[in-house]
Amino acid sequence: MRIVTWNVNSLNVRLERVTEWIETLRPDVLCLQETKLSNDDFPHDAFASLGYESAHHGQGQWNGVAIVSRVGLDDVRPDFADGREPDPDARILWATCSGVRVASCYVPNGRALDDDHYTYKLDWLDRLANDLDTNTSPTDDICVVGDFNIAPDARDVYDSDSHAGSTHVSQPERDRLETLGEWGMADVFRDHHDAAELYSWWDYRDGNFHKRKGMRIDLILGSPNVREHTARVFIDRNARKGSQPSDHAPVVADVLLPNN
DNA sequence: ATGGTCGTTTGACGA
Repeated sequence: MRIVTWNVNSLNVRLERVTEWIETLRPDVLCLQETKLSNDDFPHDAFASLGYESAHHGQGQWNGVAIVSRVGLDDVRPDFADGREPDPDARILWATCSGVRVASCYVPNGRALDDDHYTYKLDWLDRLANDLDTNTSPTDDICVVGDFNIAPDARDVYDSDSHAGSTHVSQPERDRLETLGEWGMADVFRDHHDAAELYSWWDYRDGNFHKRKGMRIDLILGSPNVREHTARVFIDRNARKGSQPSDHAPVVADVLLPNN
């Protein structure tokens, strides 16, 4: 199963690039973030014509997450199921695809360490961990993927010094990733690549992509059995090139489970 | 040192 996460930064603007990319890379499961669409406006037909089912959890204007699959799309569920109030933002969508429980996540940015949005980010990550613990087991086949807005370690940012005191690198949010790891969900990219400066996001401003100034904040977290059967993981930098790219590149994992 | 570019939108704001 080829599973992909891609923050498309407006599916309206990006639809043609996304469908062309699908035809080239032929993912089995494509998780999208920042569709910036209402559910009524989601282009299910465009994906159906390529042979894919799709589910979307959107609110229009901001946020919005989707799962596009050609290997089944069952038990679709938006938001957290943790007994608390609904998340006011459309940031997480679950589905089961060929026996794998998949979550497409758009973790809050946080904005600044002294901003209320940062508190929301940490709480959101706690809710994700609680949702996993309540509704799944580490022995399940699980992929929690998306734009985490967290660079896991120093290799994942272009200039650690300039990021000091900022979101994306702070210890409390990295601790949340660590907690997910202790539960069983770990970054499959680091199972296959040790190198620094392999990024998935580059600011549009100041030619940062061409200067290779980015961050690796788009992650595929796999449960132990998924990690064991992941053959390769790569970031498709080419998708960041050309006209009207998203500021994020897709991250691709090939998970070769015995039964799918 | 500062600000730079996009996408939502037509005035700022979020990233």
